[in-house]
Amino acid sequence: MMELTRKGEYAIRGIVFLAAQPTDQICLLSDIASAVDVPQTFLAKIFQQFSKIGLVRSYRGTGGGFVLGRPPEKITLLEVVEAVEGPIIPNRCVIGEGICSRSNLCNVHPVWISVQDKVRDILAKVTLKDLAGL
Amino acid sequence: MMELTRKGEYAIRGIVFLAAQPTDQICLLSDIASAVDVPQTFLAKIFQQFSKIGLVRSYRGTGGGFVLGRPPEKITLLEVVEAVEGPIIPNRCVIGEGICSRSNLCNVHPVWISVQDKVRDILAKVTLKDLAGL
DNA sequence: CTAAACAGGACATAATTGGTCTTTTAGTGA
DNA sequence: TCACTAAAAGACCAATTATGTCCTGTTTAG
Repeated sequence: MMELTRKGEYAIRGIVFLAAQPTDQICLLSDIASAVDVPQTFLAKIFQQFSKIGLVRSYRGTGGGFVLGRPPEKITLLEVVEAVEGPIIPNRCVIGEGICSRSNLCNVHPVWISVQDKVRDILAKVTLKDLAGL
Repeated sequence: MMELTRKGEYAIRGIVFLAAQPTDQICLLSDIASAVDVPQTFLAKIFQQFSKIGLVRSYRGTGGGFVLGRPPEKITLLEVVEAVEGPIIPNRCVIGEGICSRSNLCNVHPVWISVQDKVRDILAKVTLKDLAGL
């Protein structure tokens, strides 16, 4: 339970590698993929998702590639994980009050809220700077 | 991410219902299933898993059914969830030291350990007594 | 014996995961 | 402008997992 998928694992490996490179050095997707041992086509999808929300910046054409969208200490593990795995939701009824039709009976509800908060809290406190060992 | 499956949700609903019944009252699976709105055949599988590890006790034959295996305050939400969903493991490399081949490079590792510990901690503090409103 | 009730395995179907492949778009340099 | 390079985007596909159903036991009370 609560397991990160491969996509999430690859995402972290990829962006941490990028964070560890010299600032503003444009990295080829192919280089990142082989460095962190992830299928390039799959990593491409992941970096597209990063790019859309600004976690990385992409450059096309010759000399193109990827750089980090912000300084490593401004990107949290929570952002990275949620970018590819979606929001951290331990149980559907955590989504909103109205959704859980048995919410008044449901004493489990606050427990999941608590889990969600705590996990988000832990992940939000870790930045790419920490992970890249900078 | 980190989402409980239906199986886990059903498991909780089912056993919480059982915990709310008068002590030592033998409950029919069919009654539990209809009360908590879960397909009976599916719930049967779940209760089999509970039975194997003693969370519930089953009686076969006429007049058979299920009772809680222990007093509700002695059964934690963690046990219930792990019984059907397996252990709480946010990332594969949390399983063991040797498994994560990049463990020396892997600064993410301690974060997952921390997540795992915290989640288990929260779930272990909630019992069926709390959930059943006893 | 018979009907009630759980046990356990085989099977079915749909969704999700984990990819690949192809085409398009954008930028570089000759 | 032309050729080349590299990411973007979307179609496609295989394997796995989730979510059940069904059928055949086996146990037990009466």
